[in-house]
Amino acid sequence: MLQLDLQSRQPIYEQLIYNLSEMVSLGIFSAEGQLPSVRTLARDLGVNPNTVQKAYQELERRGIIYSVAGKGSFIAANNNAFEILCRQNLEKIRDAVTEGKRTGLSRPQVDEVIDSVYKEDTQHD
Amino acid sequence: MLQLDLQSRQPIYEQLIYNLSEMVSLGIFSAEGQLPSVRTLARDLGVNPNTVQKAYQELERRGIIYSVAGKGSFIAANNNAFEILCRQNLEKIRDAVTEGKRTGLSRPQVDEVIDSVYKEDTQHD
Amino acid sequence: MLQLDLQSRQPIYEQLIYNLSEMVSLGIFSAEGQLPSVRTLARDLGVNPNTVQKAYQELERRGIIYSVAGKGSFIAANNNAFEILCRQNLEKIRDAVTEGKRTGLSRPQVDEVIDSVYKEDTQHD
Amino acid sequence: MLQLDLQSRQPIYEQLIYNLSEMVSLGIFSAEGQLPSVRTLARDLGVNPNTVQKAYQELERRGIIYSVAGKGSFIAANNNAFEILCRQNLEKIRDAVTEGKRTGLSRPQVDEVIDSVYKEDTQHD
DNA sequence: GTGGTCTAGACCACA
DNA sequence: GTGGTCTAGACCACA
Repeated sequence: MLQLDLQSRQPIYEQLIYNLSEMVSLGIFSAEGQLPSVRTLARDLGVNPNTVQKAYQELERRGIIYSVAGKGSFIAANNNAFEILCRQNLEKIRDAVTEGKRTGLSRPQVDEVIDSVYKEDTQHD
Repeated sequence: MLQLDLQSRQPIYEQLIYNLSEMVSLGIFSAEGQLPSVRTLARDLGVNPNTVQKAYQELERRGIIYSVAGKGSFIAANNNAFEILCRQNLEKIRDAVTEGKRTGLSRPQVDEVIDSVYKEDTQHD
Repeated sequence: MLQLDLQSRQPIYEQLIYNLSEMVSLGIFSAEGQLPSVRTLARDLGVNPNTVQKAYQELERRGIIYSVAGKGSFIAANNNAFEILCRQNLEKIRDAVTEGKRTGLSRPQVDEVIDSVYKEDTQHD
Repeated sequence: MLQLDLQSRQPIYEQLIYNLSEMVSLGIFSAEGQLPSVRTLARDLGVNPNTVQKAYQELERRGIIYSVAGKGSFIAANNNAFEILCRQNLEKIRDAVTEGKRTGLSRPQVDEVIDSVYKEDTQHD
């Protein structure tokens, strides 16, 4: 489920933050809203517990999960993982399009890309 | 003209590569197609000459500029800076939209962003 | 009455010690001076009996309560819960004010805070 | 200058965050606003570079300093270290006094403590 | 068992 | 030289 690219220039812990945010946002994770323990996830992914710990702590700082020493890590009740994700993605799209426009991309060229992405969507569903 | 963000996570030499590519693509630079010397540009930008050198070398590798020892660096005659830039930007947009779609963005939400970007464009021109 | 913050960085057993001390100090608890049993309190609070046990042991060490095997835990006759609490709190205030002064807080700024706290007090009584 | 209590329950990196904030707030540090490098400070304090790194990163997140890979760490131009510190300290005082009041401290008792702290102040200046 | 902190030490890209 | 990431492994308090 959780895929890491160890060769990526993006640090592992950032990949973890993003992937876990997405999973929370999509409603994945057990009924009690508990995440795998730091050590368990580290073992499963083949990375060091410190790396998972770093990701969990940032997710806690963002209010998406909370951790209780001695008990475990849990999904925060009123987390806004979904909203954050949407906002971030819209931002990314805006930046990419703004940059593209600035360097000469026409509106139809951009639309063509959007079309092709959402056409894929239809086929998959 | 050439703006660097010294505090950015993106390395300075990469910012240089991108900015210079863009300037070549947009037809900026003197009539003879000569770029500022490594030392001049480094001084003007307040960065290390090694950093500018690294950017020039990469631009030469991409066939966008060429350097003549003792004379300077020049824009390559049939460089494809514009094509590379367009391709890269379309790629970036596709990636951002694909990711956005995957995490729940609807087509109208995406279109709204595109609209707002190209509306700005119209006003500025 | 007894409020725990399960997500707090302060250990639950410390919160228990503090809260129970305060309740003893304020004269709360049944006429015979008996505390709820370890198991009862643990169940009511939804925490591990070991945690309550740890708190009771520390309170006994401080001479605030005493336990009789097979009978239960009771408030000590000449306990100094009130004095301990007062001393601790004055200490805390002194530390906070000393630190504040050291980093630039003026006397009027401090007084303003004190005023606001004791004004609340008046209104509530 | 920078004193750590290695036995304290407060983690080293938190002590570092607090102490460095205070030093920034008080205008300590060289004219160029550069902090000691992660490794230098770690060596001087006898702690691991990772621990200093963690403190620096949190200070960067708070907008008090910024770090540039390859160059060093610097005090942020419009940092609000002083304001943050004042707010935090007033908060601490308020909490302590509120708690004290709730458990029976009278206004005169509190004032006496404040007096004694600010009398010290006068003598020292 | 759990999360949290810390050390020792490595490697990386960058300036 | 600089900051940033990561591993391996230890120890802690707590539940």
